[in-house]
Amino acid sequence: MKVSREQMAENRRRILDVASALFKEKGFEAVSVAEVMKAAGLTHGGFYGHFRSKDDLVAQALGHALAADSFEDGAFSDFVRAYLAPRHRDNPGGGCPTAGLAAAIRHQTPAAKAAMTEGLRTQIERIEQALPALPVADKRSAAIGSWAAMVGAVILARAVDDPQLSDEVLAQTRAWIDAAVG
Amino acid sequence: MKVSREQMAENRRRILDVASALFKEKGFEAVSVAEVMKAAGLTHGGFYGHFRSKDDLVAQALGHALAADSFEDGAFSDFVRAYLAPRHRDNPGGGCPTAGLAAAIRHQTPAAKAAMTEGLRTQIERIEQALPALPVADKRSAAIGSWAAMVGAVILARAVDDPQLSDEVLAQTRAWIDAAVG
DNA sequence: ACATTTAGATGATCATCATCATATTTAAGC
DNA sequence: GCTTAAATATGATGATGATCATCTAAATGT
Repeated sequence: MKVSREQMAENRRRILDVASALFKEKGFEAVSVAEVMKAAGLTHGGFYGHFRSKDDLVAQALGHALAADSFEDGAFSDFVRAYLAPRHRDNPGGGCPTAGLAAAIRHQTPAAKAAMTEGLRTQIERIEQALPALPVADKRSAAIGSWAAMVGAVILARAVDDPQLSDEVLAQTRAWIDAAVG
Repeated sequence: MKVSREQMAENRRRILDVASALFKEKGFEAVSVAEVMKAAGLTHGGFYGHFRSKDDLVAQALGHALAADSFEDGAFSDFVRAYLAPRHRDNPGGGCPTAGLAAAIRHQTPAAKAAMTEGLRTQIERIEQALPALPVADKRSAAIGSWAAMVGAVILARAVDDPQLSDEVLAQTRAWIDAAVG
């Protein structure tokens, strides 16, 4: 049954929303096309009317997620606090696509890699701007270094089965960044 | 055809070696049991004589890789230099299992998570010991923060398709750690 | 209103595995 | 040496999942 243009556009948007959440939550491989469509309230058949392939969906969902993902231009330290929080660690599906998916990009298509590259570039620029006044040369290093630490910390915190150690990874990384960036 | 006890033990060791390299290189899901066995010079049939399941192999290969992985107790800065080097970034199969696999642990069995937890604990301790003299409280924070940054940087550097940006992520993260830890 | 597209539904198909059953060979224990 | 148990090899089995073919009904343009 055909639906209106807007309905179709909304369906497409919902597929991308749902897909990026599922991918972040369970990983690219563990999510089937049928599962995505079902979560979007549709059946698997219509999928190839929207996307050329699952790889195509992966690349587009990643771009979608990275575009949506931005921190409000508040203080950098607030962003760090929220990012390195148990709430974020415990909510991969609703959380940062970089923390959830960056490591899996290696096994994806060039289009997906391009989306991640673009997302990383943007994020580094955002952090540079949010950073307190620093010598320009140090600013870039601080932006890249602290972003790497944040992403790494969330990945490690999620990989560990001891809640105490997991909390500590988040808290100590925050302390480490605060000490360096103020 | 039956083989000697030692031969069997060596086969098992080879399976674990080969499996951890393949897992690091291609990810857990993308490597089949048959592929591991073939790379170890065997056929798929004997697999279940060595391991209860593929999940069991995953957990044991991870423990194997994390146990083998240690940096010589040289200067911390040398370790950082080698870790954040293009050579390491470009060799996931032979590289650090944490950088290669930590993000995928979330989707694995409790046994695999336990192995990663143990590995992280050990690695943090190692870094604490290798760290230049620092106030004790700052030492732990520096060990955790710099390890998170190293792991995150390698993951990001591998996720990106622009060699220039990738190199910069490694170099700037190194500069950032050097500045903080000396 | 009517004809024509076309979004989405239903139901194959085909490949890829993990795992299991069975056969074969040979090391180990007597 | 002979017997027996065990390590691998060979060859199913069954499930899952990406993709495709076809059908249906509603939207769009006239």
